[in-house]
Order: sequence, then C-alpha cells, then structure tokens
Amino acid sequence: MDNIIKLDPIDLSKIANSGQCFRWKPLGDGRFLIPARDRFAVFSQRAENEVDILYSSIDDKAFWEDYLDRDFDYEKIRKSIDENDGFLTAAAHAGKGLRILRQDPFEALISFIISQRKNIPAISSCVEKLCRSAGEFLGSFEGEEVYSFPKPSAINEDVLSGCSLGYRLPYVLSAAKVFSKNPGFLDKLSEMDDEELLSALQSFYGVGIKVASCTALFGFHRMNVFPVDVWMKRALNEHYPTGFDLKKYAPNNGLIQQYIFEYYKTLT
DNA sequence: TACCAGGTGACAG
DNA sequence: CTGTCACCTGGT
Repeated sequence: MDNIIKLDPIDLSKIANSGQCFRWKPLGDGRFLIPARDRFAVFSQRAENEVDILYSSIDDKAFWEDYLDRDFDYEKIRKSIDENDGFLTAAAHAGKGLRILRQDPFEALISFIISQRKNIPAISSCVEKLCRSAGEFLGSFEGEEVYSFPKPSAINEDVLSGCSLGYRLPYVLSAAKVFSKNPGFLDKLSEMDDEELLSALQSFYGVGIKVASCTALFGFHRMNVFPVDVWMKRALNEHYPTGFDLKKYAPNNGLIQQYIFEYYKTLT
C-alpha cells in the first residue's frame, strides 16, 4: 500500500504520449521508466486513479507526488468546460488522466530547443544521447541504464557534437552558457510573472514564442500559458475559425491547450 | 529513397 | 511589421 499514489485521475499512457516529456520509456505491461532530476522510478498503472511505484532509485514518495502535480484539481477544470463547446468537451473527456508534470526547467528549455523541426522519436533520441554523454549515472533497471539530464556546466561543444543537433547546437550551447555563468538565473526566472518569463526566455538565441511557451508551461508549470505550434494552428483554424477566447478558461489555458492538442492529434 | 518534421533568425519588401 | 526561406539530421 505504501507505494501507491492516488490521484484523481491519472493516466500514465496519456502523459507519456502528450509530448511534454521526452524521456519516459515504456517497459511493457503498462510500466514506464521515468527519470526526473536526480533520480528515476518505474511506475505502473493500477487503476484509473492509482499508480504503483514499482521501483524508485531514491525512496521518496512525496517527490513523485509533487512531480505528478498532486495538488492541482484537474477534475474541477474539466467540469468547468462549456458544454456548448462540443469539441472542447470531447477533448477534455479524451484527456482525462492527463497531468502537467513538474519537470526541471532547464531540461524543459533544452528539450524544447531541440524539438524544433524534429519528430518525437528524433527528439527523444537527441535528449537520450545528451544525457548519456554528459549526465550522471543514476542506476539501472532491467538492464536499462539511466542517466540524469546534464547540468548546464557539463554541457560543451564536444558533448553536443555527438547529439545529432544540427543547426540547433549553437542554440543549446548558448543557453547552457547563460545558466552556467549565472547560477542564480533560474531563480530569477521563477520569480517573474508569465509575460516577463516568456520574454526573458525568448531572449535566448534560438528560442521563439513556441519554445518559450512550452518551457513556461512544462518547465515552470505556468498553467495559463498557451503554446501554439503547427498542430494547434490547424486545430484552432478548424474548430475556432473566429479565434479562441483566452479569457474564458484563464488561468488554466495551458491545460486547455493540452486537451485540444492531444485530442486533435488523435483525430488525424 | 525521398521527403519532411511540435520553429527560428535573417533578410526582403 | 508581415511574409519568405534556409537550415542539420534522422525517422518513416
């Protein structure tokens, strides 16, 4: 009983496929190998609102509850959706169990810089190479070696040149340098309001509005930030031709975006 | 084998 | 200020 996390609701597969994280590894039988910060765990889906911690490299259930965003009431947001909006109602229903993880901001920034003009498997492959070449060894599970996401100071041109980054290499290098030269910079970003944060992130070389938005939502857990990529553009054009009202679901636009994004992709 | 992918900066007009 | 375009590399 001690290793069970109850959340209302949670769906590991939906989170794994949501595109907010690039290092979850499916192990079969509904199990996922999940690295986060300085540790990793293996979870399995137990019921609609329960996951089982099968293994944790550090025994700390509270950490994983926080990572899974225990304190946010997803049910409440889904119930607040306008039932006259058939598309969003269906999207939210399909997204039941989706949660916005509390991931490391630096990892999110670098991962989304890498993501530009790449498909998900290619992104995962690049991030994996980066962790293996500059991250710390955390342990292994069923023969699978797990490494942490590298600290800014561990990232250099040599490391990056083996990660298939192409033209994104200088972007990643430049961001890593900013953080390694200013250890307090992350805290400064965390203290900013959404608008300041988005603009600060966009001042990084190679970071535009889309990468900045994804970093703010998935790395800084700014629930009201609404990333728009090619998929979202298509979804919005198709279902909200007169524009999507960002006032209606504030301050939870980010979650609404996730529901639309996920659902729209399953339709195509 | 070609084609193209969860974007961005540089440059035209 | 809005529109175009090249860009590394590896999946499918």
